[in-house]
Amino acid sequence: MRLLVVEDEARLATALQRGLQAEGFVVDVAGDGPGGLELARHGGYDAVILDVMLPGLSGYRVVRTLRAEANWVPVLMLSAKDGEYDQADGLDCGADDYLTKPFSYVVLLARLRALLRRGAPERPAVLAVGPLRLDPARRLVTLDGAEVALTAREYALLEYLMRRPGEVVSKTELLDHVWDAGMDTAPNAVEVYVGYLRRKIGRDVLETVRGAGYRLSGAAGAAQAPTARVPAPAGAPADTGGQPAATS
Amino acid sequence: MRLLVVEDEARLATALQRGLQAEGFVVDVAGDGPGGLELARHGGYDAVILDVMLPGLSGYRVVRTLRAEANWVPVLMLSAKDGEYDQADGLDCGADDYLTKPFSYVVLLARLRALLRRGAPERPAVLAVGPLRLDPARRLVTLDGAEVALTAREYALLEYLMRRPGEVVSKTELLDHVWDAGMDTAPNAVEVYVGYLRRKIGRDVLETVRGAGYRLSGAAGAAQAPTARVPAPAGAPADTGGQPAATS
DNA sequence: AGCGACGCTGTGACGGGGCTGAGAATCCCT
DNA sequence: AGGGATTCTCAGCCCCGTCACAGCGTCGCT
Repeated sequence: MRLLVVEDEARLATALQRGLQAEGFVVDVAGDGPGGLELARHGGYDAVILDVMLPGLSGYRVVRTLRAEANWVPVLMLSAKDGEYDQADGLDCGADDYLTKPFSYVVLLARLRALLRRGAPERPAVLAVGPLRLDPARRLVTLDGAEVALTAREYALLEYLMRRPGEVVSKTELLDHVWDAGMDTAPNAVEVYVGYLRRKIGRDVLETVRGAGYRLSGAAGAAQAPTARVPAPAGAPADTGGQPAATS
Repeated sequence: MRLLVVEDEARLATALQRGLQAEGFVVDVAGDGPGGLELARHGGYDAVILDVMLPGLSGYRVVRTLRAEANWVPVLMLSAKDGEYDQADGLDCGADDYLTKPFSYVVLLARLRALLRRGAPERPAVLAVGPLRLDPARRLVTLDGAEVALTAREYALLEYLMRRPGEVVSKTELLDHVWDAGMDTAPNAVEVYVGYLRRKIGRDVLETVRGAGYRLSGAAGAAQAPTARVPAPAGAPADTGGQPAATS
C-alpha cells in the first residue's frame, strides 16, 4: 500500500512517515501544495493524507483539483481548524475523511484502514463477442464502438445469446428463457426477433444452425478470441468510437 | 437515497429522521440492535447511521455481523465514547466513519455525503452531467449556470440519476431508493416526476428506455474534462415552462 | 432435379408502456 | 386556521413494441 503525506510541518511529516512505514506502508512525503498535487496526480497512491494549511496551495484546492481531474484517490484531510463548517467544507470539497489536529495516531490508523477498505469499487464485467459489447449495468450495446438501440425483447435475446458464445441455442430454450415461460409463444417469434437483431448488429455474427437453433460467434471481422470477459474501464472515458448514438 | 437510523434514544432518533427527511433522504428508524440488524440486512439501504449503545445487540456487533455476511453497506457509527480506542475499535469492526456524541448536525450531514460518495464508482463532490450541475452540499442544481428550483422529491430523483450517469435505472429501483419503501407507490409516480423534471431541466437530458427505465445521457462526456466544456448548440430555448415553481 | 421442411420477412392488429392534465389528500409555513 | 406548495392517484390518450399470419426463399435429402 502506497501512501502520500502532504504536510509542511517537517516534524509531523517525518513522524507520520516513520509510523506509517512501521505499519508496512510505503510512504512518500510532499512539503507544499503544488508538490503534493503533482505527486498525487501521477504517483498512483492508494490514499493521500493531506494537510489543509499548506504553502502554495491549500489542501482544499488540492483535493478539489484532483476531483475535477477525475482522480478519486481516497483523501484523509488533516486540519488544525475544528469548526464544524471547516470540517464540512473539507468533506464537501471531495475529501473522504477529516481529522482535526491534534489527533490520535491510533485513530488516524483506524480511519486510514477504513478508507483503504473501501478502495476501488469494482464494476461488473462487460460481455464481449466479436465486435459486440454488452454492458448489463448500463444496458448498453455497442457494435464496433457505436451504440446500438435495442428494444427490450431484442436486448434480452442478445444478452442470453452473448452469455453462451459459440454455443448453439435452440428456439425452445430461447422461448423458455427470453420469453415468458407461461405464454406459449409461436417459435416464429424467435425467428422474427433474430431478424430484427441481424438488421441492427449485422448478419454475420448471429449464425443459423438449421434444425438446431442459433449460435453467436465472433468469427466476423477482426476478432481473435470468440469470447472474453473484459473489465469495464474504471475511470477512463468510454470509447465512443464515433457519434454517440444512432437512433433509427 | 434510503437511510437507516439505528438509535434507541427516541428523541434523537426522531430529530435525525426529521432532519434527514428534510434533506430529501428516505429514512427508516430502528430502536434496538436486533431490529436494526434485520432491517439493514434486507432493507437495501444506501447508508446506515448506527448508535453503539443499543438494547439487545451493540452497534459493534451489528456492524461486525453485517460485514461477516458480506454486506458492505456504508456505516456511520455514533457513540458517546470519545476514547481513541473506542473509535479505532468501531472502525476496525467494519464501520466507515465514527462520530462522537454530542455531534454537530452539519458535520453529520457532510460525513454522510462523503460516505455516500465513496460507494459510487466516481466520487465528485459536485455531480455534473451534460449541462447539469448538482451540488449535494448546497442542495443546488444549475442548468447551464442558471439555478433550477426543485422540490424535495424532484431533487432526490435527479440526484439518484446523476449518481449513475449513462446507466439505465429501472422504475422499481427508483421506487426503492427515492421513494419510501414501506408505501407501495404506483410506478406511475415515477413517470409523473420524470415529467416534472423534464419540464425543468429540458427534455433531452433525461432519456426514456422503454421497457427498462430511464437514463441520464452523459452524451457530452460524463466526467472527464476538468473545465473546458463546449457551449451547447442552444438550438431550442429551454422551455422551463409553468410547473409549481417555488422557492423558500 | 424435385420435393418437403425449415427459416426469413413484410404487413398489420393488438396490447400495454409511458406521458399528461386534473384533482384529491397531505404537509408546511405563515 | 387558512392558503399555498407538494405529493401522488386516476383516467385518458398516444404511440411503440410485440407477435401472428402468410407468402416466399433456401436448404437438404432422395
